[in-house]
Amino acid sequence: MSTNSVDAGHLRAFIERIERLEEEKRAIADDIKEVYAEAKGTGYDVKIMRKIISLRRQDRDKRKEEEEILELYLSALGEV
Amino acid sequence: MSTNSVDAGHLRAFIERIERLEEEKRAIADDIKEVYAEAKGTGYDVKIMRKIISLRRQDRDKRKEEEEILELYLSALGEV
Amino acid sequence: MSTNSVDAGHLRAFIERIERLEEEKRAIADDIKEVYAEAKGTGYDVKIMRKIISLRRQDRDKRKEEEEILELYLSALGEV
Amino acid sequence: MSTNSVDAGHLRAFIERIERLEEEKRAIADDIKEVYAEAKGTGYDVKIMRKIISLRRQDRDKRKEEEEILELYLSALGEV
DNA sequence: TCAGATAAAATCGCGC
DNA sequence: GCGCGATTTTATCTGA
Repeated sequence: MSTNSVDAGHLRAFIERIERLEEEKRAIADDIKEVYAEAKGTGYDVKIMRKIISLRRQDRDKRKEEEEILELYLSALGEV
Repeated sequence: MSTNSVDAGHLRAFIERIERLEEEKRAIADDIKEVYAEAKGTGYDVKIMRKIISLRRQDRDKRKEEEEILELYLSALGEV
Repeated sequence: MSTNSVDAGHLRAFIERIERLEEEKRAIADDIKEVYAEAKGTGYDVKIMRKIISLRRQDRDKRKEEEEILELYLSALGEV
Repeated sequence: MSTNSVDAGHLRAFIERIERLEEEKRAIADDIKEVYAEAKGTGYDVKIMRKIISLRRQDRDKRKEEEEILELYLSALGEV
C-alpha cells in the first residue's frame, strides 16, 4: 500500500518532468517559427532557407559519419 | 555588392540562429528520452506513460478549444 | 523478361487502384465543401461549425484512447 | 423560439452530414493505406510508388491547365 | 489574390 | 525490421 503510493508519486514526478521538457521543446519550436517569420518579413524565401538548413545538416551528418568510420578503421588497425 | 553581402550576412545570421535553436531542441528531445529510459529502469511501462501523457495533452487541448469556441459563440451573439 | 512485364503490370494495377481511390477521396472532400457552403448560405457560421465538429471528433478520439489505456492497464496487471 | 429550435435541428443535420462524409473520407484513406501495404508486401517500394503517383498527378494537372489556357485562347479569338 | 490558419501527407525515430 | 506515434513539410482553405 505504502509502496504503491510512493510509486504513484514517483510516476507522477517522471510524467511532470517529461511534460515540462515537452513544454520547453514546444517553446523552442515556436521560437524557430518566429525566426522564419522574421526572415520572411525581411524578404527571404522560407522554403529556400529550409533547404539550406537541411543541406547543411546533411553535410554535418555526413562528416560525422566519415569521422566515425575513420575511428573504426584506426581502432581496427590498432588491434592488428 | 555591398547590399548583397549585407543581405547574405543577414541570411546567414538567421540560419545560424535557427540551427542553434534546433540544436537546443534536439538536446531537449534527448533529455526526454533519458527520462523515459530512467522511468523504464525503475520499472514503469513506457507505453503506458506515453498514453497517460497523450491523454493529459488531449485534455489541455480540448479545454483550450472549448474556450475558443466559447469566444466564438460570444462574439457571434454580439453581432446579433 | 516475362517476369518484369508481369511485375510492371502489377505495379500499374496498384497505382491505378490508388489513383481511383484518391479521386473518390477528392470527390468527398468536394462534397464536404459544398455542405459547408450550403450551411453558410442558410446563415450558419462555418468557423463555429468547424469548431463543433472538431470538439466532437476530439471526444471520440479521447474516448478511444481511454479504452486503449484501460486495455494497457489490464494487460499490465495481468503480467504481475 | 420555434425558429431557434428549427435552426438547431438544421445545424445538427448539417453537422451530421459532414461527419458522415468525413467518416467516408477516412475510410477511403484507410483503403489507400491498405493498398500501399499490399504493394509493399509484394515487394514494391512505397516511396517510389508515391513519387510515381505524384508525378502522374502533376502531369494531369499540367495537361488540364494547358487545356484551360487553350480554351481561353480560343474564346478570346472568338471574341475578336 | 494573398497571408494566415487548418488539415493532410510524408518523413523520421522510437519501442517492440 | 516493422508498426506506430510524433514531427515536419506540403497542400488546402478561408477571410481580409
